[in-house]
Amino acid sequence: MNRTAAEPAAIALPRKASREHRRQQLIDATIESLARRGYAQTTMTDVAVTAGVSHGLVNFHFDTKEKLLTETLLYLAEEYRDNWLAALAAAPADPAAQLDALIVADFNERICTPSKLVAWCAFWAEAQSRPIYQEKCGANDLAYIRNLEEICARLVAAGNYRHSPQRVARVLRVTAEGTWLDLLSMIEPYSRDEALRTVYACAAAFFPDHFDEAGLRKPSVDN
Amino acid sequence: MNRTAAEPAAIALPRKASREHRRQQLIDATIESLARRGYAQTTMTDVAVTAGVSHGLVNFHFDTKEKLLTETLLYLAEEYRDNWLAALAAAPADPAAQLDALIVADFNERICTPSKLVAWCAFWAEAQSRPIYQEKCGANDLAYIRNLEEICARLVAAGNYRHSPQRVARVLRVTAEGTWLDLLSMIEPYSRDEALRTVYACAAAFFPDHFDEAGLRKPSVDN
Amino acid sequence: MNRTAAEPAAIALPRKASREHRRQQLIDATIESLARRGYAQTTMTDVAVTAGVSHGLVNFHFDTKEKLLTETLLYLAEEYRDNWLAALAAAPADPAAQLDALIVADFNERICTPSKLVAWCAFWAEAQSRPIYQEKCGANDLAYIRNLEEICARLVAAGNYRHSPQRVARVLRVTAEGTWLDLLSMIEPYSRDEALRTVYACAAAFFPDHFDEAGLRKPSVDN
Amino acid sequence: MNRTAAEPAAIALPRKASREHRRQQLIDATIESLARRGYAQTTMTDVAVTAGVSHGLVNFHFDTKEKLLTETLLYLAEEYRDNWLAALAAAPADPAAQLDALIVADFNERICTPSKLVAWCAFWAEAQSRPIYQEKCGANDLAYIRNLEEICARLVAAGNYRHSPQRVARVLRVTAEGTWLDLLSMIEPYSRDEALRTVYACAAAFFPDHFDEAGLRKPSVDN
DNA sequence: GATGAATGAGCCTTCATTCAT
DNA sequence: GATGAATGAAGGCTCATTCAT
Repeated sequence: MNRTAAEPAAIALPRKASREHRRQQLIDATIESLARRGYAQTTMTDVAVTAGVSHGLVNFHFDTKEKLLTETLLYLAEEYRDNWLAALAAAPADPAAQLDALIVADFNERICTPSKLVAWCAFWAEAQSRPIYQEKCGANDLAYIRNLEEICARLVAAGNYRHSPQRVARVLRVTAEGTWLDLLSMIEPYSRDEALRTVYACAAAFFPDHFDEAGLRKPSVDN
Repeated sequence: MNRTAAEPAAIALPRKASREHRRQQLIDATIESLARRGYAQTTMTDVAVTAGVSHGLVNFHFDTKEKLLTETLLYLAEEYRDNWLAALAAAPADPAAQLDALIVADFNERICTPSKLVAWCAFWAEAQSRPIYQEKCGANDLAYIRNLEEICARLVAAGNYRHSPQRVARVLRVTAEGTWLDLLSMIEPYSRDEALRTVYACAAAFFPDHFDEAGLRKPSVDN
Repeated sequence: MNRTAAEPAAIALPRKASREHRRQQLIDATIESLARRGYAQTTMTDVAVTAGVSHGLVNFHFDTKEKLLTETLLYLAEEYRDNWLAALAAAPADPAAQLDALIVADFNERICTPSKLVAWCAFWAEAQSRPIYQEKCGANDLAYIRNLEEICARLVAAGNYRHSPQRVARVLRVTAEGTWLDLLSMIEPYSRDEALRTVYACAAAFFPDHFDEAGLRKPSVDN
Repeated sequence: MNRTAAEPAAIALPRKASREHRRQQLIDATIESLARRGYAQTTMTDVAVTAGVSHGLVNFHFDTKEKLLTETLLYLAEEYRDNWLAALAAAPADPAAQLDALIVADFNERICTPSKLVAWCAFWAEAQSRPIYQEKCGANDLAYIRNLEEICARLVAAGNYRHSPQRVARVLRVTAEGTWLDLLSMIEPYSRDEALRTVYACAAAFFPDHFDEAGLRKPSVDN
């Protein structure tokens, strides 16, 4: 097994940690398998082989396939939420910087990997995972939307723009989502950097005083 | 949809027409099943039952499940292309009207149905359908992008805007795509009309002289 | 029925003859399909395609697959019996000439074709065809054996050989059968002529006064 | 193959040994099913039921039906070869004894069972199994033929016979094969003993100094 | 904890058979 | 006579799940 970084400490890790490590390993393998073979073709054996363990072990840790998939979806959702929450927390308080932080967060190299994009798409497409997602993560998304709308409202107010904050927020959000989709359906996908500039172009169109295609305008005056 | 030639005779459909009719019926049932149960859970029996025929007949007309799904994807792609081509052809020649036509076409009531949106998403997510799609429909999408870029370039030139036409085109495109995705992942999806206004808001941000959130500005200056 | 002689008269043939012609055509196609794809893989559609007719027609003429296969087996059996009966009738009355006639008959170019050899073997191997064969053709085979034994008895008596006629008859018979099998399982099958010489070698071993490896000795003295 | 190390412990067969045991059990069941129902009617479920296991297990061990049948054919071929090789090795060096050993080996009670005869015939008849057999076992058969020819050549030389060794060898070989076929197509099949005497009769016809219908002559002159 | 043999439900597919035209 | 759409039983195969070791 060459998943090595954690290995040296392996001995000292009590059972509980080892258990979490195994679970994460299997969730990672699930994401990879979803990306490589699609939802329909992802089998327990696949996941086990990808993770380099015996196929019985997957059931030992997740009981059923459904639970494995649900846990994987929740992991992605949680990672996504933690990511933008941390980005917001780390950014300055002014709305432009906060919006910038949200945009950049979406194209973070830990979040925006080809495998994870495909995995997300697989879950969106699968009828049975939508209600689960809504139930467990609907609140997250709502919080995200409220945050974004609030930020947009402050920017609109600050800049004397005439847009509806809700609608601007939605345009920015779907632009990011649509760009994700674009990244995985293009024959020759562009870079994360180019993706980022695409969303910035949208932000710049709405808030030309605060953004241009390169991102947040440096001599940001207001707030 | 150009499956109309035989319609006048409607009552006495001969075998040949009946054959095409059956195939279309089965493709429709496939889209419905994809939407209702997802890609992974869509079975041949499902499709057959939805279409109200025996499962053997599906194989009689499509040989394998894979071919049925491929034909369904191609049908959606063809319908989509025919839709925007027709919209462009019917619109006045000025770029704003052409852009308006493209935007409206995407939220056409024949194209933008819940079932078809989910079906598209299912195909995007499915690893094995992507290469097929690229091979058979990549050219369509490229043509769409070229058209949109050309229209944006003319608008940018006409309005003394400073945007990069390629990037504006991409923002508009991914906004429409992202809105589609939004329509199917929201708990309480908004109306097609609201979706349309969202994309118009984006167009208005880039081309305020030609668009507002209600759509194409009536007292269109140029042309 | 030799499929070519009848063609010119085709028009004049009443329905009855046409019917027989079709049936024979389908039986021929069945033999070919058995040889090409094996018993297990021979389908009604196969037979129809081989015969160049629609697949519904096979059922029209033979009702069920089982009947088609049975009729094919009976056809082969009848053709085989007619062949050796005719050979015996055409041969001189002395036992050596009669034995010679039987041997030659087995490697007749109409009987001993690759397709028919495989078809025979397919029927032998198929559990369900054995009882049918026994019931309908057991008598033929018994008659063949009795004839052969009688001929051998006369040759043994005439030549002062000390063999058991029954056993000689069986050796000659299984040698011919084994040679058939050999013809179809060899990588590079030998010619019908070489096959014939093999059986003659066996006959010569038992009846050196009457046979050599080239066949019946010409200056045959006795009878 | 290291499946032997564990043998001493026989009672507590570890997993590895159990695996081989299962495979053999399933191959035996396949032979039985081929004999009972024929190639075309042999189903995976049949084999599983015969072996007393679930049908899923057959696929677990052999992946596909095709592989199961191929492995079965190879097993029969290997068993057949091992049988005559062992017989030759155990027999005295003189050619008559060697020929006797080969003949007896063919009617060995482990090789010449009704089930196995039918199974062989099923494979001969099946178009798709012939190339597989040729590829994997053609060399075995060639070795058998070469051995037999060599033995016949030595007998011919020793006894001043005038036969062609190749042809004698072939007659003896097809006589044995034909007798096998006879054993399974006769209404009232004769005993293995009577089958043996039939082949001895053939050997006696060619080599009267060494064989009679009872087998190898005891006062063997040469060697 | 971990493995892998074993089970059985369910799916895709084939194909004999029927039947309207 | 002939065609080909339509049916449905049955088979091969996959795979989630269980369980003895």
